[in-house]
Amino acid sequence: MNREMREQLNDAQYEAVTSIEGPVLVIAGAGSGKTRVIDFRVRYLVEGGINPASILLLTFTRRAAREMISRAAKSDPRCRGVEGGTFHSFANKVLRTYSDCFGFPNSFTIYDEADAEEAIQRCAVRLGFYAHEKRRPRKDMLRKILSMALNKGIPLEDVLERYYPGFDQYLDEIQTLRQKYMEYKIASQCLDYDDLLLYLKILLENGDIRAQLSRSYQYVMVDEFQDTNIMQAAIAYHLAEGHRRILVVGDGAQSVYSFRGASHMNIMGFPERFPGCRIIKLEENYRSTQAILDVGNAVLDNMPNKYEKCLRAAKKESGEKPWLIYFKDAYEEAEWVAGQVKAFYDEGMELSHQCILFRSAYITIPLQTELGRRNIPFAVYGGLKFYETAHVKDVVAHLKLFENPKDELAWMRVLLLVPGVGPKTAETLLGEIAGHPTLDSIIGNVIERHAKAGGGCAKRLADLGKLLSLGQRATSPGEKCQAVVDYYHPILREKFDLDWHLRKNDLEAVSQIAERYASIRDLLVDLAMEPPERGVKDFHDTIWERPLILSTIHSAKGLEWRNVFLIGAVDGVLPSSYTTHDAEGLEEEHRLLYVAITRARERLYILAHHEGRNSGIRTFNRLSRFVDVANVRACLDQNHPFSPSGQAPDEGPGSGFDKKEFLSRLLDSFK
DNA sequence: CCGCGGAGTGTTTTT
DNA sequence: CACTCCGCGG
Repeated sequence: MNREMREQLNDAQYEAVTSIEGPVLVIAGAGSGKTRVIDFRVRYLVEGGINPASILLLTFTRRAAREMISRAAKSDPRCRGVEGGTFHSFANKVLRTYSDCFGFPNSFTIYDEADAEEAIQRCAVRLGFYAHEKRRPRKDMLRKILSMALNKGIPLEDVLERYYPGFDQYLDEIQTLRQKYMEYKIASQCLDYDDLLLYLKILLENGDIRAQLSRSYQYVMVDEFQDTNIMQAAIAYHLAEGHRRILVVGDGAQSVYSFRGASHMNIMGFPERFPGCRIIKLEENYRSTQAILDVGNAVLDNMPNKYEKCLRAAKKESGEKPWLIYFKDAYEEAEWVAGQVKAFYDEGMELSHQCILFRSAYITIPLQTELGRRNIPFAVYGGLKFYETAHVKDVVAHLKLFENPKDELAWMRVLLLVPGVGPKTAETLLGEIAGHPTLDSIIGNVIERHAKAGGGCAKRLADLGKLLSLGQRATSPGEKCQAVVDYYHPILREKFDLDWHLRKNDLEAVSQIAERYASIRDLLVDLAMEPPERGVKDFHDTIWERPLILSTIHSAKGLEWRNVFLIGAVDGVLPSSYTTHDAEGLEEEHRLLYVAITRARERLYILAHHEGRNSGIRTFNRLSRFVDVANVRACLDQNHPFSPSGQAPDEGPGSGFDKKEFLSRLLDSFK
């Protein structure tokens, strides 16, 4: 390592960068230079003559992987060749190569959550699950149950007992459903998100394949290890089992994905799994001012589970005390935030150096309106994805058929869009479709045959046949996509008579995006696993370039900004009212607040609004219980000169009253 | 058998 | 308030 690099690392970081032979566990507190460690380590390996393609960097988002690889590539272009991405995208890649092993063609398609729910619903209905009583777990619940059992690696029985008491009477039926759903996906040649991990894990349990893959990936690194689940850990362990060249980085205090089966036990268990591993702690914080860290430390102190405190500011100035401000309602809050962001901008701070954080996307609606009104460009990270909107899914369903004509769900969606075709006709057609191996034979023998037979939907079915056969032959993904969008146009107008032109823009965007891809397959994979963020608004009439980021705390993981505004620091939002009934869930919300605080480099604002609205009913919010604690308050400046009209939230009728909590207490009282 | 309209229900975080 | 489910009319 050259001297210049060495000087940019402290001793612990240096050790993490250069320990390349054995297993390494890096405990990296917030802002402790973890990204730098990975960046430098990649460079160190590549400069030491290691083949970049034999380095595997598994991160939480592909954005994070890209970021680290491109940093490393800046000083050494060979680093571009490093293999990096999420567990899911890595699994996708491997499974396409090895698809023969599990009897799939490499053209399989991927279900998103809504697809999975739909498929589960279809299976459940076929099994007669809803035949007798209607009030039974719904599709979303069923999917969550199946997913949790897999991701936590526990039997269904335990999931029902622990998380869904009351549903345990359905254990046998849900077990049958799980089997049926698995078979359904095999027949459709589709994998859901969980399958990507599951199939890869099973593949790796085979000695030969494990040996091949771990020969390909000689150096394994896993970022955000506290947010991996049992399946992901198993995959990483399998890959590294032979050579033991694995480095994992994590911080238990930042574990916020247990709803997805993540377990910080992976960190605790690592030293047992790899005896003799080196444990390195990065304790110096290079990101935030001491004043901000004080708040973070206070929050950490209040958690029932004690994490090792590793927040020591390396910065010399202690910085401005973070503010705690109450507003009357969400509109006043939004107005103030927008004004404040603009004021900082006018003083020379770029919009992209400021960020608005929140627990859930829906609370940003007033702010989005306000930013729009002031012509401040912004991009929203998290919340409803572009890809999940009905019209985009409609178009994508057609594209899926080009790739995988066995995807029954895609057929269903496509057929139901044809005017005159309803559930019954669609089912009949599906039955016939299943007997044909290729898209051409389906078009010829099913679609066109039915179109010729006449009936109300004949013409539209013929149109569909034409689209599918011509679209299939279109050369580029862009052309294919455009063909679908054109075909879909009249349907769009009928289906969304109010706002079809708005949605049309989205579809044009999909076509544009499609042009950048080499194949429909690549496009579909990216749409499912790295969906483009919902369109950054078009603001050509402004002078601003890089937009202000509005992000969920979850999506902000690993990122930092000079100014951070945490909005909606209110009970019921953070912590979310869904979690307030169990200690585990509450603690995760607590860590979420910690993550939000530690994103800030220079200034932090914790904002709350007094009046809320919950499904039209006016509620009175109380300050987040995690902030409303003496030691946290002591670190905050509560006398803001802007003096908004909001009163202290612990006054007023009905403050601290949580409708949901009340109802759950009411229900509990019957037990 | 399709599709429309009314009633009712439930509202997080992500690959 | 948006989405889903159910029942009725064409």
